[in-house]
Amino acid sequence: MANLFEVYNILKENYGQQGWWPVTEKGETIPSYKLRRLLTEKQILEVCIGAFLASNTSWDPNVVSSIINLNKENLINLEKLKKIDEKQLAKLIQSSGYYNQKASNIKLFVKFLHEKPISKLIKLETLQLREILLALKGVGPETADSMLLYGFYKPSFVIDAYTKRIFSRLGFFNSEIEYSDIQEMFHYGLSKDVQLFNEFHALIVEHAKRHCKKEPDCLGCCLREECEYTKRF
DNA sequence: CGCCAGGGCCTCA
DNA sequence: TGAGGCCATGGC
Repeated sequence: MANLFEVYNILKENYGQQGWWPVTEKGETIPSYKLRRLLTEKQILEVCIGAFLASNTSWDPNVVSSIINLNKENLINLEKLKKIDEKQLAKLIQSSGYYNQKASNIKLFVKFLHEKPISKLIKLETLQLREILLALKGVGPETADSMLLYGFYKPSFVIDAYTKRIFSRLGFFNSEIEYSDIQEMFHYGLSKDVQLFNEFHALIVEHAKRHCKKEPDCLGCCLREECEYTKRF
């Protein structure tokens, strides 16, 4: 069986650079690898809001449409988010689903940022910041890690249903494994490199969508040779 | 029409 | 701590 880095290289060879996280500025999306600097506070805020919106929801078009709505109203802004009525916010993010919960969670998040501004949060150690984010309503491990990695540029590997599916099929672990155990495996198996974590997770999502679906489409899968699951076919 | 998507919270045992 | 119900949209 291949090791993690070999899997990464195979995926990268096949799908190319992904350039997550899309940060929309005036309706455009900017691949983060082109920025070559830390995100601005506004961009970090947008990534965090996107992380709330993305939970159990299709990024495209559900979340994208919501973020465009927010940008149109110049709502990626703490003061404006603080002022906007929760019901109004819910309407703007309706396309993301669970909009009442998400609007409430985002409002609480904005309130939280008023006490602990992004400029201070970004200076914290990864694990310390992770604990703080996890204490927020609506922020579970995946959402926290998405914010850490794609917003704050902290090396915290994002584990999602796709990661669990792909790597259990490859034979790295069985599908009952916990989030923290999977993450530990990635943290020990790879160098703690933000750009590597960023690309790897994005490649995992791409691969899951193209081939490693719930009902796997193994024809043309670049990991066919490495995969235990494929052998059943 | 049912299933799925870049989950997480709450409740109950 | 684990299972189950709930939140809700849009694409296929």
